[in-house]
Amino acid sequence: MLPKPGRPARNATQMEAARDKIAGHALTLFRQEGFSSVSIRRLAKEVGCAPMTIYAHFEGKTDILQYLWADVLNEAFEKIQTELDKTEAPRDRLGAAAKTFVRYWLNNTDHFRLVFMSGDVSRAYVATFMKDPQTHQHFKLISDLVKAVAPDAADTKTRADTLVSGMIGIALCLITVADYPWSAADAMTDTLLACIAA
Amino acid sequence: MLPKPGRPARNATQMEAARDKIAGHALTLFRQEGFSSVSIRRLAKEVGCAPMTIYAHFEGKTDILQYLWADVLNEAFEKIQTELDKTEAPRDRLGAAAKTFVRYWLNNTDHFRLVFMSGDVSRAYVATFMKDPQTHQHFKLISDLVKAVAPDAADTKTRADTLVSGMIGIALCLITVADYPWSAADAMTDTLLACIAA
DNA sequence: TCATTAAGTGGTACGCGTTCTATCTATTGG
DNA sequence: CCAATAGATAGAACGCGTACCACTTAATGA
Repeated sequence: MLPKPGRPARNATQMEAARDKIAGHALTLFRQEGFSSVSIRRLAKEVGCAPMTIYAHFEGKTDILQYLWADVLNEAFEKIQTELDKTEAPRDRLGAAAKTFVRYWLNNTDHFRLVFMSGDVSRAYVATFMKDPQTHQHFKLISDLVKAVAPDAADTKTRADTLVSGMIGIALCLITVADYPWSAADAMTDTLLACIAA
Repeated sequence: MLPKPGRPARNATQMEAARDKIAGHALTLFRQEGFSSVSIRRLAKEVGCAPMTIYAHFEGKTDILQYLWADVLNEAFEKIQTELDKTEAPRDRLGAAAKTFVRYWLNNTDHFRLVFMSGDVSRAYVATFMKDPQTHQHFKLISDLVKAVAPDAADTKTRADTLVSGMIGIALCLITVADYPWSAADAMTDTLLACIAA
């Protein structure tokens, strides 16, 4: 009775392969033609399946887009690493990383929208995004930079979290509330850093 | 020749009246049934006009939603004022305001999405949002609280801007990247305040 | 009254996300 | 080969934002 008759369900490997294929094409489309080109119907055509098949692998469009988050973050942190390689002093390293991070979003507002503003984010997302080890690495990098500047502080995690969300907030405000005369991005980033590195 | 023949174009008053009517119904719908109920077709039915007529008064859906920003902000700052009325010490007042602000968004994620995550925010928005004097008042309130805590600082505006965008960033991260184990909202807000009030 | 001009209506159309149903196709145990 | 089961498909449907169109309805100066 345990081995039921009939076709067996997809195993985890097959599931992941199919999802990777779809998400991979989604990334290609996004890079080539921007955010708006990533539509279910279009994506299905590219990947060579029926639109509805995608819904067998993902819960919806937003669920697919989560798979692209890691790639966007990787790109941002590549730029950060490039800056870090030129810098020595802990405080300068933290400052360079922060400013590069903010500037990345301001220079790639499409990517920012993809990660932080894509549609229905009300429901709880399970660990597609954070299970990526590289993403953890990125967060750890920030945490390490913070720790290098304030080695004695007990609340390194809170500081790092505040820094990350603060930087994202600066980008968000500059992008969405564009008609308000915000202070310059670098100046706000510096002010933000002042508390993290105290 | 100057007074051309034919029906004259709507004057500014008429323009604004029509826009207010549409935006007013949009606000009602939004409050009663949430963000997703504010659709052009639905809105046109409520307001008693054809869907396309709305496009004669607004550039698109996002353009309408801007009109609701001020109302949402007013609601948030009402709550802040309630807290401020109970608090005396400048530093406590700033802290209460900041935490109330962040908590407001976390308790009203629909409102947060309405203001900061609604659709196409790539284009430059003209001064529908910021021309509201009450909104300016709100920003000034924050600025005043900052100044009360650090009266000698020359960069009050930068500090206030950083605080506002930082708080919004905290809310954004907690709302959108819900599966990451962020530090508690209050803890991050405190960390953020540490630099603003230094 | 009449030509002129702007405002608003109705319909059609495209592509979108998403859901549903009915129908194939593939893979298994018997 | 057969029955059973899961995967994938096509097709229709709903409501959405938005665009284009011909059309009607004001409101005006002459």
